[in-house]
Amino acid sequence: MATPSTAGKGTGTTPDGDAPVRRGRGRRPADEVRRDILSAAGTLLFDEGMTGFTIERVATTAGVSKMSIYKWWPSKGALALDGYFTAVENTLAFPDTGDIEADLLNQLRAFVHLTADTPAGRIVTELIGAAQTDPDLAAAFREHYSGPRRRLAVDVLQCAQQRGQLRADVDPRIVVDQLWGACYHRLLIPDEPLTEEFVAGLVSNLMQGLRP
Amino acid sequence: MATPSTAGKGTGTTPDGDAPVRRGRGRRPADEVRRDILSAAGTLLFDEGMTGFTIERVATTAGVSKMSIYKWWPSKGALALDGYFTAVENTLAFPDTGDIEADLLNQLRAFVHLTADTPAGRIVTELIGAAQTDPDLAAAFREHYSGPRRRLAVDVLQCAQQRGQLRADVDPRIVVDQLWGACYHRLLIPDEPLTEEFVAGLVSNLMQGLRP
Amino acid sequence: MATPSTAGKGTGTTPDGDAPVRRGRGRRPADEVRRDILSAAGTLLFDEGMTGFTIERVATTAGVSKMSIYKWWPSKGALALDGYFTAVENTLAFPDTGDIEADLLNQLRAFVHLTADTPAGRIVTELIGAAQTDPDLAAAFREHYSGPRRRLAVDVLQCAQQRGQLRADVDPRIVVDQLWGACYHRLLIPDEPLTEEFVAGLVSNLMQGLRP
Amino acid sequence: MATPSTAGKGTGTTPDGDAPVRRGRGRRPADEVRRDILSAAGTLLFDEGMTGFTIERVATTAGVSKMSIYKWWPSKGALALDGYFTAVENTLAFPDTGDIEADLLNQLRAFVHLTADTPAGRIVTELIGAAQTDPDLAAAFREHYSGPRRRLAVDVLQCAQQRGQLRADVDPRIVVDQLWGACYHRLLIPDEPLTEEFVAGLVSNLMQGLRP
DNA sequence: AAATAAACGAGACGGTACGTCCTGTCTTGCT
DNA sequence: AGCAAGACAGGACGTACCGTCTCGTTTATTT
Repeated sequence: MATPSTAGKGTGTTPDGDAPVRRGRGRRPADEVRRDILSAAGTLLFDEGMTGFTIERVATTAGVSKMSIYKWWPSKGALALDGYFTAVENTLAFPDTGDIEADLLNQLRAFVHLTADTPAGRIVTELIGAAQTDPDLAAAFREHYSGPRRRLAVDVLQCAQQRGQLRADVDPRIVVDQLWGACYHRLLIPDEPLTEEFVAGLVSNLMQGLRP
Repeated sequence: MATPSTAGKGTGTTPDGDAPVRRGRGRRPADEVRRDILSAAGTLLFDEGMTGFTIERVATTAGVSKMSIYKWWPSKGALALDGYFTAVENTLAFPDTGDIEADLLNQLRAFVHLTADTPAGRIVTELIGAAQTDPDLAAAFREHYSGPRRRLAVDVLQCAQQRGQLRADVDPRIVVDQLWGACYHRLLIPDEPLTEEFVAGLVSNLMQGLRP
Repeated sequence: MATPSTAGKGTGTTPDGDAPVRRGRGRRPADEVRRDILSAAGTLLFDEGMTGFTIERVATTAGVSKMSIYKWWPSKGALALDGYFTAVENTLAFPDTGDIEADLLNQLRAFVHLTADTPAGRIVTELIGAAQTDPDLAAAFREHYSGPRRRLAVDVLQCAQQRGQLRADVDPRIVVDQLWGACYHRLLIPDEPLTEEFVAGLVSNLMQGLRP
Repeated sequence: MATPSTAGKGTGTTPDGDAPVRRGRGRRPADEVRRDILSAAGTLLFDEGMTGFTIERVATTAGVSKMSIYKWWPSKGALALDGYFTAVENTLAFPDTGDIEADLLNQLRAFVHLTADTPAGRIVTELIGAAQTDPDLAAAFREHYSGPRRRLAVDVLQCAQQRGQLRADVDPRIVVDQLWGACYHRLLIPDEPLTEEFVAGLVSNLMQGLRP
């Protein structure tokens, strides 16, 4: 299952018949190797989190040399992030129905669901945690994870702004921090739980303001 | 400066005149040991961050056995947090002048200053980062750092609420996430900078709402 | 037998009864560790020669950390030499019967026997080989192997010289090279075999001279 | 084609101007490749000895693929030996003047000079050392180095024997071990130095015998 | 005051992972 | 067709910490 493609190639020596897999030690197609690494990285990450996530173990379970990993990833955090993207289906959609309040609520509720019902939430917090001391992971995270998501939300907010649903002098980038930033806050420093009521309150507070 | 106290004690095993410190190996007062450990931990934490922060190095620079550290701290994260508290003067004040908007702004501006002009901001993000995979640190952080701070802010908000400066149906705990959580978001995932304009926008957005 | 001492302590978790050996990870008596290392090194050396002799494998089979080996031995060659001494009974006797020619012949025949009928000969050549690029091994070899053996032979030759059995102007150190050095030559560069006839010829040539 | 200058001494710095060596990847004349390899091997061997002598480094400095090396040499030792022969002018002469004692002394003195004043001695000991665990090197060494040299010496000794200068029942092969073998002994296991006095003693001891 | 118990520094211990290097095999792309 | 270039799996290297444990010393407490 790990390497179905090798069957087609044949590895040269013997079609099979007896030897188990017996991969030769020479060069392999680069993206076959990448695929094996990322698959192993994703599995290991979701099975054990960042604690048990080790370049050595990824190499072993992927049937890959450590060198091949160090060639392509600058740090174990960067590899873990790529493994995360491989493991999860990375939809990244933010539908704009015209009702900004409903759209925000839907999107935030989906986020709550993701963190509550899947291991993805814990993994992401561990990745953010590791990024604090791993500049390569931090850069990759901003470029491939947080950046695009932030941009998507900002776009939707700007559309709503142009439709006149939001005050013109509001900076949408700040709004993003007051919605998703608040959620990440509760994920990373769980003094309080991240619930549907919470995100409903987030939107309510922001939309109508706090003043009586 | 880091550990001037050792001079006073001296322990005087050998008058020497040559050897550097050379303390005897026998039992020492418990809190003298604790003090040395915390002092070394704080210094090391601020000098090198969590990357170079190692129980082994703390023990060496403190002139202390590793065992003495393991006796009192469950993990290196927990030790680092205590070292942080030792190194910074932990004022933790939230004056309530009666003008909630001005008070929030002041407090948030102080936070911005702290992260911009002192190493404390980076240290805290690294502690939060380490807490994602260190349950002992996470617990200690919530109990001694984030919990008290959150409580203080919630209290001030509740007072304002009782004074009628905030809507009665607003949950102050959520407001905290929309102010400080937004700030931590920008610290931990620096897609956007944490500035005075940003915190001004936070308060403005929340107080008057986003609707036109 | 290997760890009788652990019984007294109890290892904490389980009194015994079930767990196999379950050595704790803490400090062990230094010479117990040394003994395990040397035993494993000797066995590995005689089983596989210098080719398969690896610090990693010695550590694994000895149940010892690599650090413990690096602490005490400066190079893998030096460890191999100590392993050799542990594995072989290091008699090192050179009886002086008064008949120098017979004594030399006996000693050289024993050497031939050693190299022909035991693996010791091959091991020694590999050690000498490794010593060419391992200064630590070279020093240890001279100090603990070749030096003492050379001294012993020189002493016997000097005694014979004082008894008048050898010319007075002969340097016994050179004679040693012309007997044992010749043997090592055939061991290390086996163009010709090392046999009893050979060592007989060595003694004969030297004692009566080549001139007709 | 880009570097026809390699014919001279070695690739060196390349006058080129910018790119380091950067030859095209296409096919090249086989013995041009061999020449580059041997030149690089010899240089590397004399610069760093067997310790730094690596197939990888030879390939890199020769601007040659590793494959081309593995095609022609069975082991790095065998390559090193060929590199040695390329680097040194391999005279291999043993003039027979009719005075066997003088001839032996001259030849041995030349050997002493070679080991004392040139790096060749050290290199040869390292090659002999490596040969202890490298059968391909051992075979090549016997065939191309020690064998011919031994044969040459044996021939000269046999001539002297036929002239009646040596006892008829002496085996010249053994004499070789008692002269050159003794020298290699002092090279490989330097308990005692290899000097002119030493080789004079070798010849003297052997020719006139040890008995008073 | 002497004997005992507790805690200490020092640091070795078994382990795990690190990041680098080299081996010998194998693929790709240029010439 | 044959090479350079170099990626590949494997495995050893020597280092750094981890958390555990032993050793001999020194202080505090009990007798």
